[in-house]
Amino acid sequence: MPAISKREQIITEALRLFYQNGFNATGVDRIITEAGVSKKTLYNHFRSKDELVLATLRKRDELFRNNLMRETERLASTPRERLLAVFDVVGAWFQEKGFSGCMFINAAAEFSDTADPCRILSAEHKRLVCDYIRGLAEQAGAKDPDELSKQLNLLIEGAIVCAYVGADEAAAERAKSMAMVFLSQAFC
Amino acid sequence: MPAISKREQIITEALRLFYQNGFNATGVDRIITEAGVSKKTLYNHFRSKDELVLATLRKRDELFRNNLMRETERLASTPRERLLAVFDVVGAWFQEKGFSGCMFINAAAEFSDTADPCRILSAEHKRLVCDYIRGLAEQAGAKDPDELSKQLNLLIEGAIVCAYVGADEAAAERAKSMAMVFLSQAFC
DNA sequence: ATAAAGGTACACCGATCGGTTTATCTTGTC
DNA sequence: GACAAGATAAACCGATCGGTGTACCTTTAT
Repeated sequence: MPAISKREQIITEALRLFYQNGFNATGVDRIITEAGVSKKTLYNHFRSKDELVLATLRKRDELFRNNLMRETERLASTPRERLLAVFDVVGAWFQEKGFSGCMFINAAAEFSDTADPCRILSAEHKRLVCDYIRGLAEQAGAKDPDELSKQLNLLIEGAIVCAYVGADEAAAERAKSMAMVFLSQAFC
Repeated sequence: MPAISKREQIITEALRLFYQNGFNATGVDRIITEAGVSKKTLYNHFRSKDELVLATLRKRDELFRNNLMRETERLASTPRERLLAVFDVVGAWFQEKGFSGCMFINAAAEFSDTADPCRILSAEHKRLVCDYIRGLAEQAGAKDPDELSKQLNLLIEGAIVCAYVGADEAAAERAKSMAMVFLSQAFC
């Protein structure tokens, strides 16, 4: 049993390639070459490319939300401050070298069938991020934590699109200042 | 010369297919079959599939913004009311049968190279929509029309993602009520 | 020592990809 | 009636797609 399993190697490399170059544009031959495994090994761990795509999206969800929570809690100590710190975390994400937008928005763009497992997982990811924010809003004692979390979530999505498609460097900062308005609203 | 040129037939059908099923997932064979033209004819009008993709995006930008402006101006008569009516127009768009998100966000998801003509055109489209809103803000006499337009634009992008990826039916309505806050702010 | 598990390399499969070629047919215009 | 323009269907191209089969090689547990 190797230190990192073949399965993890494949997922890690597929994640990078799918995120950077898209799902349909990335062939399995490219994945096995860059992961340094044989095709047989890939199909030994995953029934099909579709299943591999799903596995990478699950991994991405895990990594993304863990990082979001860790960084948010590192940057601020009170729940209310953390509701704003979220925007600093996504702002730092936008500045990352390989930033290619939100992988789940990208997945929704490529998999047009609403019933596709990838689409269901993407919607689930968005729900989980929103859930985290709602948790912070509850801890902060917001009047309507559910509504506040949905408002802040909408601002985050907007910032992602403005930053990625519109190449707007100020998107995260703008979303943050917009969030302040709803934050002060939510605490009278 | 036919009533509708072959070129327009191809663009119309390609637009539908690219929007519904994605760019990489739609082959030229499918396009010519559904457009009812020969492959020779397609390549007589377009040098490559890439060029056809660009032509469909240009068409989409034209159709989308024309519809946005027409409907916005139909729904409200004063510039300030129109700044809000924009959200009703996008809300109606979300309800359309074939709604598949924003074609330019989808294009940005599939074409990862920032220098790709499709990416440049997508950024341009977003800029032009924002420009229209800024024009309304100027007419309405907003204090800072540029900032207001960027705020409202961010809300629109957020609503699109929440509606498409998150399947949030209330996204447009929420974005509209959020917009009201910044509108009242912009007029002291 | 050996057998099972899991790895590798590589040939191979039919289907589809974007794109070209050829040969034929229709359609105005002069 | 002749001719050029532009259309058609269909064969064809090499490359790549997702996925399988075969034969060999390591590792590890019994």
